[in-house]
Amino acid sequence: MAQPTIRPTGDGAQGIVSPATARALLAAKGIRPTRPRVQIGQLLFQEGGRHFTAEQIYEEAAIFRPRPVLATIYNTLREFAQNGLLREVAVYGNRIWFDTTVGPHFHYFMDGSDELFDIPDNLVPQLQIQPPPGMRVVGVDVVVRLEPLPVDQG
Amino acid sequence: MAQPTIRPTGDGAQGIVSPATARALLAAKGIRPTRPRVQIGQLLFQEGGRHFTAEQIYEEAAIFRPRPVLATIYNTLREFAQNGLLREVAVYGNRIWFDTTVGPHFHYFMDGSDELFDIPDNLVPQLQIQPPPGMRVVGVDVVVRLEPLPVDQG
DNA sequence: CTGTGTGCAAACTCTTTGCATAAGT
DNA sequence: ACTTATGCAAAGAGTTTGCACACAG
Repeated sequence: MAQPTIRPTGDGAQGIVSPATARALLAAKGIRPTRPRVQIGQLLFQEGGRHFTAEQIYEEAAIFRPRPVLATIYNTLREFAQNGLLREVAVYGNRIWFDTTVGPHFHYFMDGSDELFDIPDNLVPQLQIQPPPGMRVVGVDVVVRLEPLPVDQG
Repeated sequence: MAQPTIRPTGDGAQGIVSPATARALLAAKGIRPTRPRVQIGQLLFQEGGRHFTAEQIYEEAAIFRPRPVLATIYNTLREFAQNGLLREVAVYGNRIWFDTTVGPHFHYFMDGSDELFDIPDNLVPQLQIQPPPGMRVVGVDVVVRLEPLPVDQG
């Protein structure tokens, strides 16, 4: 009995988006469609959204002939985030996670296996948190840290 | 007109707790009260709770005669967290933040100035998020990222 | 005494940066 | 052409680890 709604986002590079699609997204933000940016965009902007680190994208970028260097992946992801194409997610540990879904939603984080995925919207309430005076809310991150239950012990 | 409830936790090393108090907390968790652990405990377990990184504690530990080394601070904080004396907080960037308040509560994080502080409980709803099947919830982190509002512009 | 923790230094991981070359408009 | 981005390599921040000595029980 598979659970249908546990992982609503398609994680992993199941399919690659066309260069044209990636270019269109960059154009919409006024970002120059250079080769590495288009390639990275092809990997990122898949149906349903993705969660990833720079290293993961670097691995996946191996499918491209001249493959972008890791430093370029970092720079590109940072730039995409600044332009609202990505969202940086606050997680534990010392790695930067990104998410192509920029709208408000929450995350599960699997402690041991380093996996990040969306919490289905119907499981979480609307959070409306007011900032202290003189401040504005840049973003809200909700991370639910998970651990597998022990399987034995009938 | 100062806002009374913005920063409910006392952050910063206003006062140091007695060695005896620190020892008692360690004893309650069955942790050997070695010199560095007691010293670090004296810095951490102040009234109202604290938020900090390893580096911050290292700086404050300069008040002790033989001051614990940074590596020991890291090891100790990690051990304290494993024993439930501290809680690790999920924030952006690549530093590990700790919090002496281990119960459920949420955080503001000031983007530019690297400050982490509690959101007053009355500002946030109770979050009751159910885990996917086969998983258990280890912890829930809510981080509201803040930015100062521009001050000019009458 | 015996085992565990600490100090020190080095290693490691992740991320950023500087600079010459290459590519985009 | 002119500007901006990329590749490469090196540096930088934060954290962890290995090992000999020191300390707690």
